[in-house]
Amino acid sequence: MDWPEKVKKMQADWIGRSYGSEIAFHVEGANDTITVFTTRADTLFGATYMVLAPEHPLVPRIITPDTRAAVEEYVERALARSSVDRMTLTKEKTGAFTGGYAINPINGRRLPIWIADYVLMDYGTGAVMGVPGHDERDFEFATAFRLPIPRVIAPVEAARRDIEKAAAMPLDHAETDYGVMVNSGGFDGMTSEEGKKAVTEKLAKDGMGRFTVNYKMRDWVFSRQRYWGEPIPIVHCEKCGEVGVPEEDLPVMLPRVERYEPTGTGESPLAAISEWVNTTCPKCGGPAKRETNTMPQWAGSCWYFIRYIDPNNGEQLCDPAKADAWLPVDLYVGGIEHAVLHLLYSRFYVKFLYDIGAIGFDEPFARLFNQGMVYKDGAKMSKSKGNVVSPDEMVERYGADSLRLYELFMGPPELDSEWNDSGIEGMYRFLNRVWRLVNSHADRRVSATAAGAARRASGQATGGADAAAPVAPRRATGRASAALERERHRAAMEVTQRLEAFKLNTAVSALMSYVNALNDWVDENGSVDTASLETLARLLAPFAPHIAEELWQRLGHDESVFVVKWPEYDPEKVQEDLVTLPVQVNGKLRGTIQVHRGAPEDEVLAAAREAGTVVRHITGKQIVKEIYAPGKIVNIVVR
RNA sequence: GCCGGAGUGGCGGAACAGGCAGACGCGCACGACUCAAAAUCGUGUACCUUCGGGUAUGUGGGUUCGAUUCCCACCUUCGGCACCA
Repeated sequence: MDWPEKVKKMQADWIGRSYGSEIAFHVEGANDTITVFTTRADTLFGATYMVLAPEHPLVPRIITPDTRAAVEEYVERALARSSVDRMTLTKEKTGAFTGGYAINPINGRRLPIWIADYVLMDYGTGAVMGVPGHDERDFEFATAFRLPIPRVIAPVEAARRDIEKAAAMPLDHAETDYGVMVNSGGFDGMTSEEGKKAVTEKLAKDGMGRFTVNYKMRDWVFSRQRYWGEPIPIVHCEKCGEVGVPEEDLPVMLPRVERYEPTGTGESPLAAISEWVNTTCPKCGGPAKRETNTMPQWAGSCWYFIRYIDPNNGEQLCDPAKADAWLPVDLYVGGIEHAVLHLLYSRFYVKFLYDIGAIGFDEPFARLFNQGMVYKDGAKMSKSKGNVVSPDEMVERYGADSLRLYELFMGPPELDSEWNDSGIEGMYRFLNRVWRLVNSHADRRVSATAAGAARRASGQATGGADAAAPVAPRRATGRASAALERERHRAAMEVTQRLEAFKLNTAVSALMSYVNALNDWVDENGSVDTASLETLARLLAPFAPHIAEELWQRLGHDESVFVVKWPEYDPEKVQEDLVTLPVQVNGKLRGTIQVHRGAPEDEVLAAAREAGTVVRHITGKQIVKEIYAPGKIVNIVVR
């Protein structure tokens, strides 16, 4: 997938796959077991306590009469704090002792069971083993509540020198790096990697542990209480409960209604449409009600593009032949804000559809391009900040082409940029220049070699003010029109390359340079050939479609500029015979020389020694080295 | 704290693969046209200078004949994630 690394990483983090072990701890004096997830089974000997999330289901069964009040108060307070508060409030560790104990399955040690809100119910098992010596959070917790902090991992180097001494080294912070196991019974001397495996395997033999994989993915409510969304195909039957709508009755369609309004009861507007809601149970045929919640917007945004290529197919999702021709999407341009929701879930949908054989590809978008955001006054545009630029006003004043061109010209598309009102003025002026240039030469049917000669034939011009363009009577020579042809090839080359490289701002500047060159040409020669103008219209078309189409017609074409071929270019024709080379002395510019392409090195160097103020800077000095980078530069090193 | 992007004139930005820093545009100044203005067109526009030149791409080093570009360390700033065991 040709996607930005950043997006791939954000998705990987969002999924949060984590390889580790599940370890079971018996609760002392009960039949209960607390299971924890850990990526560091090698630190199991260092566990000095257990922590459950406040909402963990075992909490009420573990508390003892004398801890009940304190624990219940803590749970209440923790649950009252919303998840938002939990993040913004200080990370100071809080907790309460339940009064219960668990047994460490590897060494039989008694571990006090605490509850604390730094353990999250919806990740892993909602319970952790506290290993303060080798986990920062556990270290903070153990420090706050004066729990023991033993060392069970020693740094590799220290262990190699003297493992006894390394095992006895005190800990003043959590050492989270991998190392060598110490104070761990028969496992001493193993590396962390070996230990994770060995400890888990030992536990597995006793039925107390296993390898497992955990994900950060969480549940996400898929339903919305509104009319506008795909109905969820479930029927609620009094007798049978929730029953899926049979496949032959799919899809469930929204009812056509004049209006839909909130019910005021907190239910979806669909709940008030009785002829739709009331149905029969597909299983028992008795009275039943349809599910009235609908799907969120992103349910459809995940796969709509598959349907777009074959929207009227009544038999299947889409015709496989059409899918082969069109999909997956070649290029997807969108904002980074969709990195983990829309773009990730779209991938899930497509992988599912691939797995059930509905489509033949398993990634939706081959290439992803994230465009930046446009800021105004240093902030995202928003109504509440009052810094919104209305596109309608801009279109009204300058036209859609000017607005579009300015948005492209503002800066590299992948970066954020700052809106500047006067910037669009420049684009408007540019388009006006293009308009005048083409219109004052459009109906002259001038060929490149006869540009000057044909000028006189242009008696009747396009009408209006444009007709009065000043024309200097001079003849264009054959050599000069070769220069014009070069400009044309250069423009086609630069616009094409920059367009393909997505450097749209520089593609626009290449267009401007081309127009400047054509205007200069007109100033000197009085006219310009039709091919040059046609190239301009075609190159301009993707950037300023309206004006380009109009100009194309004025250049005498009946078909649209969008159906004609994109201008081709010959890189050879862009090359100039005479190139200007900078000449440096000790890396400092001292002059320039004009040389023929492919001139022999000694000739170039000889010319270089004469150029500009080079002479002054090399006389009386010893030339140590002369560097000639053909087509680029000459550098004379003196001492 | 971790991860990622960005620092270049008054402003937005350009510079292919290490080769004339500032393309293109905005702004500004002056000029042409005009009774005047607008529009348009032209010229100029990094900084300092004893007019020889010198200094400049966030800062400090390094590599190189030559660095905006490559390497090391740092500063600023904008995003994203944030107790994930």
